[in-house]
Amino acid sequence: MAATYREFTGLNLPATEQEILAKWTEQQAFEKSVSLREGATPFVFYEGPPSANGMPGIHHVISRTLKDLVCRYKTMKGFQVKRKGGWDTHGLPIELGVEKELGITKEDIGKKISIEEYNQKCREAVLRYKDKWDDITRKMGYWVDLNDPYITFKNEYIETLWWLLSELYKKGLLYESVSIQPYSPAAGTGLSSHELNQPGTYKDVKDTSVVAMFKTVKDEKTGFLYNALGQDNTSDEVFFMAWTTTPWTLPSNLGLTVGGNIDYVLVKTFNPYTHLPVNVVLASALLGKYFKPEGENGDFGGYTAETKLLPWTVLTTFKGKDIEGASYEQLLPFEANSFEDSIQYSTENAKPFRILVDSFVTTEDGTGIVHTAPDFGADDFKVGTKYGIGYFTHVNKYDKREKLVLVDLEGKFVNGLGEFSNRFVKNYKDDKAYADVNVDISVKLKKENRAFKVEKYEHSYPHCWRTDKPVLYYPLSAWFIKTTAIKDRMVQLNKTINWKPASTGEGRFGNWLENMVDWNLSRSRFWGTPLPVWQTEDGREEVCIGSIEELNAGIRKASEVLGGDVNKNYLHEGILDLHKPYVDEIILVSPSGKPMKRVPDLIDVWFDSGAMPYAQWHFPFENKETFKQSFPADFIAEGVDQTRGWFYTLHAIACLVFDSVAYKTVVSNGLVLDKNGNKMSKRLGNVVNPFETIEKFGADATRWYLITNASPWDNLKFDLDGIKEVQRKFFGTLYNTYQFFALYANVDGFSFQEKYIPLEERPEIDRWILSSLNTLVKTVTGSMDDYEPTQAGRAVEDFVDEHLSNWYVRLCRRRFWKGEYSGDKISAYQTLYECLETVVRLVAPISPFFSDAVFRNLNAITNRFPGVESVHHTDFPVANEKAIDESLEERMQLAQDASSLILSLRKKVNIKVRQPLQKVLIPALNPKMKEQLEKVEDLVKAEVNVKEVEYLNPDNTFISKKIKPNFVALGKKLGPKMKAVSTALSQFSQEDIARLEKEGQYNLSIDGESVILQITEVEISSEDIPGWTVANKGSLTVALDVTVTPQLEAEGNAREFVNRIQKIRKESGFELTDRIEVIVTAANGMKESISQFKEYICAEILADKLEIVAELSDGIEIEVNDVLLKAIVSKKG
RNA sequence: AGAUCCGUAGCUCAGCCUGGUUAGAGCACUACACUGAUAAUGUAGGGGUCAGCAGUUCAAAUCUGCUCGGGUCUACCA
Repeated sequence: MAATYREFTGLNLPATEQEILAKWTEQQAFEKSVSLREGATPFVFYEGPPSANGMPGIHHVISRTLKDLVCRYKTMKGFQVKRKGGWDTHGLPIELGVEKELGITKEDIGKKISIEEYNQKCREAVLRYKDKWDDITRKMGYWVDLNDPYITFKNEYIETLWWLLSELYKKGLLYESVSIQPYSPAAGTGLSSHELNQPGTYKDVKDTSVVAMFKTVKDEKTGFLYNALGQDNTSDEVFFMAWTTTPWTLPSNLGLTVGGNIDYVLVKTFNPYTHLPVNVVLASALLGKYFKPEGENGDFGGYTAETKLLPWTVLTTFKGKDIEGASYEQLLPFEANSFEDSIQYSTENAKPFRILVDSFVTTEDGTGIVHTAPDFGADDFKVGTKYGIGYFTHVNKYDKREKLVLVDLEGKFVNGLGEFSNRFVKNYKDDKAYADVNVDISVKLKKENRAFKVEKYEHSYPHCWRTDKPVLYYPLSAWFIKTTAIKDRMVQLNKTINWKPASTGEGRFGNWLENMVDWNLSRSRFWGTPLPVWQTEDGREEVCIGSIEELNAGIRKASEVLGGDVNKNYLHEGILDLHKPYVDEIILVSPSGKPMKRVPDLIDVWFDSGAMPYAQWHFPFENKETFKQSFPADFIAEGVDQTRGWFYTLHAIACLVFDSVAYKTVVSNGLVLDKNGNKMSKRLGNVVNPFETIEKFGADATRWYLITNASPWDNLKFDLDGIKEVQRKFFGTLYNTYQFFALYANVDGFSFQEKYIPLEERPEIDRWILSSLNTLVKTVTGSMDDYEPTQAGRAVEDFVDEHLSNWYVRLCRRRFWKGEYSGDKISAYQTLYECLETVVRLVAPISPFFSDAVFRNLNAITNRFPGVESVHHTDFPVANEKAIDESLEERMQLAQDASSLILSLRKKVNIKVRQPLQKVLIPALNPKMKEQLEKVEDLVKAEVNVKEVEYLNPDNTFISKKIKPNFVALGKKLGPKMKAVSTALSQFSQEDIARLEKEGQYNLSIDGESVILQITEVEISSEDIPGWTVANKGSLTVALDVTVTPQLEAEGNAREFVNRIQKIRKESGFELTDRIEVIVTAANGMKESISQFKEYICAEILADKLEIVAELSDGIEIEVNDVLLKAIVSKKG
């Protein structure tokens, strides 16, 4: 006999995977999958670089499965898919990790440890877990090229970043400006949001809060307020009331912000402190906070200092937008914040002291009017910038380091603020004698009739996690990329990107683009890409370096021009490492001959990763051609949390520098949650270890589970039981189907040597499964092309389980072990083989191991793919349209439904399937249906063990029918009359239905109007057959003749007997082909049954002798339909 | 605070785009059956205010609005 198909010894996915992995390594399967496509159209994929300073988690497995399956699929579709790996190696997480490890803080860097040493530690830390990552990459079957990855800390990589930055600089898109950042005066440093999110930084504190009164200026905008004051008003002053918990910011006030659609009121009343008559403006929703209802329209004339109840009356109501642009007087004018000397000096054309409108205003607290100091609040800064009310921050073009913020970096007021000058705004020095300047400001306002309410207010406020002192939001200088300049273009290009799911692109990403702000690149850390900008001391001259060569030229030039020791360590070889501290030692020279130093900033690590399309190839310094062919990407995929991270930075840089998208399709996968829907975190201890999972259940089962359980973009509740189910149900079934095939193919020596039997010569069921298979290929291809792997996987699951295993194989079993090796049997083998071979190619992208194992086993014998080592080197199956026969698939569905119904009827009357029954009755509603049923009649009969099928013609009066409206058709036609018609139809008699069927239409009278019903507008189905047991599903009805005649009973006995003997054969461990001899005692009716069907029985059990005797002293006791027998079964020969 | 996704059986998910009258499947549970591949499978059973409210419509799980609950991102140094 020829070589045999390898049979598995059990379904052990992890073991199979080990074996396949070894083969892949040995045969360089991945490399070949790429090289075999040399010259083919490239499919460009970008690998988002992971940071290898942490352990890989299960959430990495899902996005990498997604990436891998798309790349494998595209390879099989004939593209060449190169996958260059990469590592993200800069950034705060790495630095914090190192700090923790060394037990130091940011301040210690440069003091306790040199920057050089520190960065060396970071460099060592970044690839700490690279081995683990390589390991998981291998074990999960992720094909990516890790031999030549891009690494973001490499000089070549950084050089490309510099080039990009210099391109931006040349276009005027890189600029220095001021932004409001959390700042700790006590520690003298800015804080990252990460630091601000440390536990315990937000504390409840009691601060002095004040409702300040800003006196309006009478002009066009405010005129209507003054007009509303009334004749009897004893005051002609109108005040805007604004509330703050940080009175120290009041001297810096430059605007008041209101909500455009919020209702405001002008209220006539008295100042509760000075008892002077005043008119104040606040949000109407907040009246209750300051005025008692009893005081409304109270006694104004009788009000004195002693009156407790404040009288008040609303003079007019208006919207916030009605006072947009209104002016008011500066609240606390001093020398240092005077308009002429300070504000205008700080900001050209500033227009301060106006009413602004913005959506962040609410009426939950305060007055509905927000005191706006652009220096000390991000929202304030934003709205202030929008309206151009100016800043105190002074960035002088020619002396940019001079700042004129009213509070200095130590947290104290500057000079020129009268009695508040040089006082700390909070007690930063732990001064025991500290007098709260906020209280003093409030007192001053009270005295000046400029405060309406002063009270202690408890709220949550961020504190510096190192000093425990409150944080200030403070303007600090930073470098920005002017992304807003090309916002429209970015929005426009985004519309050409295929987002999966689309909502992320339109919604989350689209909105993000709409509300884009300039990209703050600056980071004041140590381990990262340095900003390549050098400036002269006075800031008047600066240069942005775009390459190492340019820098080295600058180094030499500076040395020549400036002389002395300048750059002496870099003259010989140039710069060797583009990191701190080396770059900071470089002095360049300006055109006017002045020394220039590098600005201290590093850049956002997201720029590193967003620049990978260029930097991974060291473009434009090398690989120009390679770059051209691999930009933009056809496909990228990462977690949805990257939407505003990597997806954004890729898009931004591509738009800015190349006016192009960076990727054509992007799939954003959701999060992996634990089985209870909680985010996995080390703290909760619910993290799933991917190594253990893969070792235990196998990568294939894990991958299959991750992909088919939910759409990749939905969050996934990860549950190990789900993987077990996948293993058992999908892989178990596929495995069994293969084992079944191998078992018999080995017996018969089938190796696909015979010529391919044309479809038309194959039996109905073969043509059906092949039609189904080709439909499946179409479905899967469509889903995969649409980046819907979940649907692809589910479709295959359904096919393997319902069609292939539980219908085709089950119904065809006999064909494989009965009869000669010819004709029908070969057809069966060829059919099943084709199904298996096609299915493993379909699932190869998702479950690359098991599919390859089965493929290799099959191809080893048949060599249908000559010389092909792996399923991953084959082409993806292409549907054969000619094999698809919809009508065939439809009638097989009919057969399955009919069988299911008949089995259900058998169950109802408790007649087991081995007991043959005589007849089923099926009403055929139309000739087409009858024709369809007739073609599958034999299958149904065999499946449910019934001898004949009888059809009832539509015009019989035997069965009763039911009628219901075809809602889709009738709804459109009738509209509101639908209900009445529906009721009328439900009252139809059998005669009415018959008349409608006969005449094809029916005249109904609804509310006096006549409605003509067409036959096509109703659905008629059979309901019942009097005297028969019936069941129905949809339009299919079956009735079963449940009479068991003696003849049928005898046959049932015989079948039951066969079953018992087969069990004995199996238990005795006989081979499938062993011939046997049987001696049996049979009493009562059993003797007749057995002798009558002796021939049938012998054929079934492969017996050469079946002897019935009266007595047996030994033998196995068997029970056939409640009759006890004894039997001796012996192997012949 | 804003944006976005999600909410259907005890659990995991279909169905929603394109509205149609008994809302499905698998898992789990129970009983019976089938099996000369099966770790399967079939049949039957229990299990649902389709998160809630309002609207549009003859008709809403499906379309619209609001509310609630959960997740994520952003809110100026990942």
